[in-house]
Amino acid sequence: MKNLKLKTARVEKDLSQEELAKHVGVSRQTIGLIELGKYNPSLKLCVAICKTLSKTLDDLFWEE
Amino acid sequence: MKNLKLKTARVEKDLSQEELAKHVGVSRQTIGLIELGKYNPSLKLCVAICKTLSKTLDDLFWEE
DNA sequence: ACTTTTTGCAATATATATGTTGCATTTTAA
DNA sequence: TTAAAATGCAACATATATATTGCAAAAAGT
Repeated sequence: MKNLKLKTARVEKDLSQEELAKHVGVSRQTIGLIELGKYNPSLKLCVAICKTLSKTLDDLFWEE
Repeated sequence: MKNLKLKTARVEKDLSQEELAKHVGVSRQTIGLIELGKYNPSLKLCVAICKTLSKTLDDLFWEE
């Protein structure tokens, strides 16, 4: 399933996938695939994304 | 760094590393290494552990 | 309309999470 | 204080997250 919460938080910060990717030290494709729900990212990467977007794990990666 | 919150939550539920591992479908070693802070687990595994232990991602995997 | 930026997709390569087995050590229980 | 259970550790094998490149399509800006 797509991660719409992540995409929304990224757009709220006015960042492109590529900019977010650079901030957290991964490739643009990795961010794109996480937003599309086609990847199972590592905890470290999730935390890095959260900190860049000023969110917590529950905010962006917890379902239900 | 060790994940003491995870270990504490597991012991609170009276589960051994092996029992938790079976519940979430990984090996005992994987659970042990996560508790020791020597692994960077996948988001899916983190969520499975949280649900088994009745916790959220922020409860067990968010620092500071 | 046209240009630029952003995003999706596919193929191949690499790093690392995870599995498996076996054994040593510590902890728990009798 | 001894046996059993739980945990740590190490080596090797496998699956998959992630990188890289290039191109196509869509979105945004002018």
